[in-house]
Amino acid sequence: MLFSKTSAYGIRAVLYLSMQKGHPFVLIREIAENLNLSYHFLGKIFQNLSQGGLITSYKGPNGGVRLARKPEDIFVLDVVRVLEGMDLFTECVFGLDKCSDHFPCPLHHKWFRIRKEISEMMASTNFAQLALDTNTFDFRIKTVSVGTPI
Amino acid sequence: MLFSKTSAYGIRAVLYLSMQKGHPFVLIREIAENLNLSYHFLGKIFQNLSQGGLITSYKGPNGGVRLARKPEDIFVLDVVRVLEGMDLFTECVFGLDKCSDHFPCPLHHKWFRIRKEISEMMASTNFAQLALDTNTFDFRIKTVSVGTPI
DNA sequence: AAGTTTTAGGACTTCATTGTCTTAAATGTA
DNA sequence: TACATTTAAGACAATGAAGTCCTAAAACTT
Repeated sequence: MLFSKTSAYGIRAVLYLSMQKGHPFVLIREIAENLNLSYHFLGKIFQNLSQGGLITSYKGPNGGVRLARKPEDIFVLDVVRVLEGMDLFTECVFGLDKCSDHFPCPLHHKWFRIRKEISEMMASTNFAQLALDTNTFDFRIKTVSVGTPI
Repeated sequence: MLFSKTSAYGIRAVLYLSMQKGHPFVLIREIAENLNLSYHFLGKIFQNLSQGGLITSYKGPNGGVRLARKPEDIFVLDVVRVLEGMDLFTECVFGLDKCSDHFPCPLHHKWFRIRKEISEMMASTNFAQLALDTNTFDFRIKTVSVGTPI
């Protein structure tokens, strides 16, 4: 899996917020239930997203979290940067400190090309686009029955 | 880092064997020292490479490990397949079981394209090529002094 | 002011990966 | 046969990521 769980959950959560009509504060508990994630763990992720300036939070009744800006202006890369930093995009495939453009390891150039595509993909994909592609997709892991009980 | 440490070490070790003249049995201890890796951990990795048919091992004096076939016929993907399986190349970016070509998550298609490039890169890079690019690169993490002591 | 709701923050647990250690098995040598 | 050398294999320990829990702080309600 390309992302850490933290990033995967964070992206899914930001996507959830991106799909709200208007931009109301949404309960972290609601998001956790709908995405079938641990409430406490997601709370921690939102702490970081909030410190990173991607979402705004509000305590107390009618509080919750919401996007700090429009979905069009938040990119997948923003979430990844806040939640795991940019090491993923600068580190050697082998994890070697001394590998660099100037002194490349044997996979350096090939990996550089692919890594660039990954970061360009993330930098060019905003949450408004993602939200469009999400309408047909149920992000919950456990599928819930929606039929009328007999 | 794209690879797990296990895969990174495995690739470096196979590369080390690929750079030998002839195809002698080489001590795991020697490889571990030259690549600055844990001997025991590398031993375990070689167990798997051996079970996976990529290298041949021989016990006792003058024993060690060597490639099971020519470097030209071993590809990076072979090592990764043996050491971590192919999950990396089939799994959803978000880790969602139900995501599939037929029922794609919102990043499915973009990630599919990149994942394909990664696997094609690994499937087309053999260890003879890598060895050529390694002649100028010192794979040891700690650099050792090679000057004549005064 | 007292109590409720909600996020914030820190301490703690669990789990998978990474790394270490010890013993067993295979092979060679004297 | 006894002993040395080397990989094989399994048990164990350390680390870091993932996940849980509890208390504090902020905001609202009465």
